[in-house]
Amino acid sequence: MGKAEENKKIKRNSLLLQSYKLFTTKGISDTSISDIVNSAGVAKGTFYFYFKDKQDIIDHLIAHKSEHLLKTASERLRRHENANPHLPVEEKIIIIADSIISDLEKDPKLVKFLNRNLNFGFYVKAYQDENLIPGIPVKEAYDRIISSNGDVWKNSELMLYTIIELISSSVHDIIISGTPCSLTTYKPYLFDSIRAIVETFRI
Amino acid sequence: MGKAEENKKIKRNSLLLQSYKLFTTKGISDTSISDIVNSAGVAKGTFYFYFKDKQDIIDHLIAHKSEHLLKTASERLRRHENANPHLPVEEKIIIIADSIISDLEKDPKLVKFLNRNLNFGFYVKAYQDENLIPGIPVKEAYDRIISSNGDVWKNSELMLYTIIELISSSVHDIIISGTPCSLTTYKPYLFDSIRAIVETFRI
Amino acid sequence: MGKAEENKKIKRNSLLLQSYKLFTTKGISDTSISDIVNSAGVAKGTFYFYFKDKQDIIDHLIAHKSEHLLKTASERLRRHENANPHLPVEEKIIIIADSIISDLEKDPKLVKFLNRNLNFGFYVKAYQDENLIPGIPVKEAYDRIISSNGDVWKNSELMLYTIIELISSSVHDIIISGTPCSLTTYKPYLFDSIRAIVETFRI
Amino acid sequence: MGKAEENKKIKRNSLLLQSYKLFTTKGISDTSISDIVNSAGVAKGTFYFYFKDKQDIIDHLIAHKSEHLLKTASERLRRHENANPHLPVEEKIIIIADSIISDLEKDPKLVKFLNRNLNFGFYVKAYQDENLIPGIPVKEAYDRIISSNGDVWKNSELMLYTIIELISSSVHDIIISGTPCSLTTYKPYLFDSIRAIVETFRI
DNA sequence: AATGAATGAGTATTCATTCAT
DNA sequence: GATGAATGAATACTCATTCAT
Repeated sequence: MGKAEENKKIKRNSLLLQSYKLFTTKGISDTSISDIVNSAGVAKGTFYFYFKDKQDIIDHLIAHKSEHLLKTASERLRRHENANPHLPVEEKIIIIADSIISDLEKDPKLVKFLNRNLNFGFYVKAYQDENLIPGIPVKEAYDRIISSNGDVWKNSELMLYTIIELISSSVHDIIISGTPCSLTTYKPYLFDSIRAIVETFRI
Repeated sequence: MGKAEENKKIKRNSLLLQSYKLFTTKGISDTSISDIVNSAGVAKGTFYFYFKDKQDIIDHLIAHKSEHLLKTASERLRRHENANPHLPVEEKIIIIADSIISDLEKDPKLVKFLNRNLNFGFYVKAYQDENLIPGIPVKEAYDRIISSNGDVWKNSELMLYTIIELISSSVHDIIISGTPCSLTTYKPYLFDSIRAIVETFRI
Repeated sequence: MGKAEENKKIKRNSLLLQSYKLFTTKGISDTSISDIVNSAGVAKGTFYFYFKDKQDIIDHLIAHKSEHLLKTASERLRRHENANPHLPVEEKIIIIADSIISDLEKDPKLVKFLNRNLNFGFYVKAYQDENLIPGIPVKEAYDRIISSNGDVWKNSELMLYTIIELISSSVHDIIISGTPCSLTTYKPYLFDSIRAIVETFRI
Repeated sequence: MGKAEENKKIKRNSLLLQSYKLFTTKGISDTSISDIVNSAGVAKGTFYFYFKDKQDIIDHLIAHKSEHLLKTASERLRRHENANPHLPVEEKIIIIADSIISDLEKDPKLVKFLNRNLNFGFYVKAYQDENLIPGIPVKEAYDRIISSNGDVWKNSELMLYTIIELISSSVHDIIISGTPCSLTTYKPYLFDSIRAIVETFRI
């Protein structure tokens, strides 16, 4: 990488880092492009050289943050699978969910930022577009999980949809509002519900 | 009602009606107070005479629209109960869900407007505050439904939370994005999931 | 006084009382006519029946408050004169100044309200117009004081002007800002300055 | 200075000049930011690029105008001191006062604009903050003047306070209202009063 | 004498975006 | 690649005043 190209990376990364800081502390709509370039120490025009507009930098941040969550979850699942080669599908799903939920619980600012963006729609994009989250073949991973034990499903896509919608919605509201109970209290009920949902989709 | 008071109602209703039209066609943030008063044919100050600010008129619209959905659902449940006095709890819940979902399906603009406002948080407010939705004693209704057949529950509040979060999130995304399938296709899976969730909460 | 006329007085007095409360707590420009009529418990139109506009009610309040300050000062001077029939002119002036300053010191809100209105311009109006402050013949009182001991003056009007401007300006700033010292500390210097000024005007 | 930087100065100066013109003809509160940018021939946003808000441009104008008054007064005093090395303190003070008063008399609009801002509070700020009025070390100048002849004072700060309050208040009212006499008529009395005040503070 | 609904002109301020340098 | 001065449309909200009842 040449020195110029390196410098370019530095400015871009500074914009990403500072905008994330501002979005999570002041809120997205209360953060202006001016705020971002001031924090990043670059000129206004520079922002528009690297990103189309505010939504563009937001999309990049979402992809980047989600990638991290999924990679961690994926690694944790692999470790569980190594220790226990015959995990039922529902337990694998719960391991992934638990990984993501635990990471989010430690970082409420990230929850607030991802807001409602971390829903099924996002996974569909990731599912279809292998380049959205580089290095994470979401489709293959999911297909591998649900067919690992020779199970057959009524509608595996709608099963995933149902589970993701339930998790994303309930966990988001609990972390953001703190009601109707703590995440620790809710988790057993949530995981039991997931197991029950998986069961209804099994043929 | 005197002529003045009648006139007053007319202006207020005109503001509510026109703002709803604009919110659902142009979007909330793309609708300015100026747009609203122009459509309603009143002066700017008049808006602020009847409503505190933009959020205030939005809140009134949400409450009004939700009230209608719940009233209709409540009536439909009553008719079912009359025809079949021994309905299981899960079927009662599904009747209510089905009523609301069907109404929303006919009115995607309403879904878009209610956005994520029609979630558990809203029902909690309605649950606690009898005056939020006048004439709908949400708490009593829910308590009556879940205890109607002598059932006992692990945690009835978290059961309601889980069901509402699942329904609101999945139905919202399907109606808004049309993916991953139609509401008609999804309903059976959704209702089976609800039945399974209720079962996990039964002692 | 008939019952109707009594009622009229009540509303008017309520407007005066509440507007003074609001002016001194929220500040004049931050107090709207709406605030006043809400506090007074009357309709907006009623305000405009009793007062021309905001400035009109402010003028009435200034006159009323000043009248009280001057009446008290006048009575105190009379008591001193009774006890000591041969008071020099400068001491009489200082007695009046001290009375007003002491009253103002106890009521900083009044100082803030009177702001810069309690200056020479106001006394000139009172001096010329016997009806501005009913019952206080300012001109006669001043003429009586300065000629009481057979003194003759270079220019008695400019003497009064100089003294009033010095007192009103310095006392206002000290009470409002608390700088450069307390009123107690400043008084001896102020009174010595007044004595010195009077001396320069004596022929 | 580059062309861009020059252009920048031009816009800023245009805003300062035009806002001063408008403030002194229409009054401060009757001059809107729109008025200012229209007169200056720049866009609205440009105003907020150079100044924080209306008060900010007012503060800049006050500092700028005061600086000019003080610089002129300072130069005149120096000339007098050169001609007469043993001027008494009171005469030095009167020379400064006379300089400022004469300048203000020629420019009643400036008096109206400076309003009550040119009082002791302002000089205290300038006294403490050497950067408020660049190039005018107010504190040093005053200290030099009052100690030049080996005089000792009861309280030199309160002496300055008393004199400034008297001058600013009386001169302001005469220039603005024209009463109770002309400035020419008043000056001898004012200067005699100042001399008398200085005398009372001398130990 | 009193009401209070209705007015609408008016104001400060923000901010994404551009483009000449 | 980078700058940052300049833009100007857009917006929410206020409030003194009126007048039909």
